[in-house]
Amino acid sequence: MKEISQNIILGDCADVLKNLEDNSVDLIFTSPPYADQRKTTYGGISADKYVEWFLPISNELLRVLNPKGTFVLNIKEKVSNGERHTYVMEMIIAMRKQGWLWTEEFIWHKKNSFPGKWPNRFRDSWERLLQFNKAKDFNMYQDEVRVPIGDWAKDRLKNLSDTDKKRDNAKNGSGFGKNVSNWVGKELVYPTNVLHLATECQNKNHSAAFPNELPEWFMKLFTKEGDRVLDPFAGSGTTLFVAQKMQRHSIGIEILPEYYEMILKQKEQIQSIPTLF
Amino acid sequence: MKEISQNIILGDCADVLKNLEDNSVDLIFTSPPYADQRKTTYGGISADKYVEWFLPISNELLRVLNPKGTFVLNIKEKVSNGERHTYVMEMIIAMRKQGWLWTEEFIWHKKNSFPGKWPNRFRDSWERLLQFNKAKDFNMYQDEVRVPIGDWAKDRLKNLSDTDKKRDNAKNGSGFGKNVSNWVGKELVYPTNVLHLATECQNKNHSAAFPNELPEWFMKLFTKEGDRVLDPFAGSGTTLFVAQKMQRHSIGIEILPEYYEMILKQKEQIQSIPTLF
DNA sequence: GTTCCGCATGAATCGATAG
DNA sequence: ACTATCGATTCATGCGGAA
Repeated sequence: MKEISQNIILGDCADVLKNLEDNSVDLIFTSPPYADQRKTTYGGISADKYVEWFLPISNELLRVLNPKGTFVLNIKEKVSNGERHTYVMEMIIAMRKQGWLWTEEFIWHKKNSFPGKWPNRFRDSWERLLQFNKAKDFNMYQDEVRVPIGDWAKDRLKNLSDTDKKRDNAKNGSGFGKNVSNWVGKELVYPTNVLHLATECQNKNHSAAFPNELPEWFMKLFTKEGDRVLDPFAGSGTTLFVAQKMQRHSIGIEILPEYYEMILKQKEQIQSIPTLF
Repeated sequence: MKEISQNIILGDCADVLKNLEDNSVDLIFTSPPYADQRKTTYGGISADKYVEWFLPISNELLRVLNPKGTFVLNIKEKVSNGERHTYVMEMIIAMRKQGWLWTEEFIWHKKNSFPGKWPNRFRDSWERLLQFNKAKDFNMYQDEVRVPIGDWAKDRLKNLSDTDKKRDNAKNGSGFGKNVSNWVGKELVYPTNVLHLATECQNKNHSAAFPNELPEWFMKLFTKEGDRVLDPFAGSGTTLFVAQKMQRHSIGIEILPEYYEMILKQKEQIQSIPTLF
């Protein structure tokens, strides 16, 4: 088994990031503290000052990211005064001015979203996963996240209709054999930019937890084994433990001692189980 | 049967809207031409000038909307130079400065998104449904869109995608109602802000940008019978015909004579079938 | 009447080629 | 260098007709 490093650093990422080398990270996956949320834990960045607070950090992230790397930001604006706040929109615009490319926005559909009822809105069951890059030719390993084809195929492609073969061939001409083989026994297809995952929060102490599947999916998609993953708002450490499991080096930064200790503790527990290594 | 008015006006909504009275509309549901799309039909508004083009229109919409009414805008930014363009973000920010409240963003998950494969992105299978209001105490009839327990869209979609069932019902125009009867006995719950619907591919002659279910859902949610619905970019007229079916008055504006004529023609056809009224 | 199969095609996007 | 056009890619669905 290869040696996979896992660094956990206590401190404010705005400071800590300055110690990291340029272009040294292949994927940044993080879920920063939401505005006005988690006041008891992170001290609650106010919605109106969110962009101002985040930009110096994103600037450092831009520096430490490998030119072929990707930054995935899990975020959702809160409701403020009956409206969705615009700080996420403003952040995207401001980050582009910093030099980031806003490549894509994935949707995380939370199947079991937070319960509740309000007179003027329904339950919020989705979050944004904003993909930023430094350059247009970033690494993307699409085959690693293919999914089973939809149920429609079972009925429709039962006897593999010759139609699709013909249509593919008509436009192509040269690649006869290949196109046919694409469809014969096809069971895996590429996913879309909508992810359906349940919110299964293992660490109930941490309010902003996301399921393991979320960082796992993006690590498969944007990194390979031995790459380096960074989470500047490590929280309960989900990103780091997923990285470990997937043989990616990881760096986590966490400002709160409680969470920092919690991550260290869980790390020890995992290491004490030999089968996990 | 009550008398339901349906006005279809040929012209540029930037002009035509000026003839409408203040506060005279209860719901605006529309899907404006997307940037650089449909160049052959619409003029093809460029992405960089989209906001500038839209703001005078949204300003008129603000004027004609009832203070308790809602404006639902179906839109999605295109990829430009390998990035998602920011005009939608900019539009939201600019519309708030006009006086709009950005109350919510619903997600329309399009199950059958456009096919294709690219080295740097997956297929885009969602669109935004931006909810804007004039005031915080807008009308919302949440009970009208309650759905059986579980993922409402899944159940609903299952029924809808059963083509044969639907086809039988489609002839009398009440296909949806019959499916609902299957749900009797199940417990009803409120939906979330994620909608799962497939795009109806074809109406033989022309394609509709969105399925009937989309305006139908928002009409149920934000209007009652006898209310007035406006679609300033009527296109193939989906919003108008749904309004008619649901006993809402409607006003449609369409700039292209071809579409205008098409709507008039379809209107006649519908009126010639007595069972639909 | 059901169920099954053939066929068409969609608010797309990239990269190469041409002016 | 910068812009316009064109071919290639690919999944889910509706409709029509056949078994």
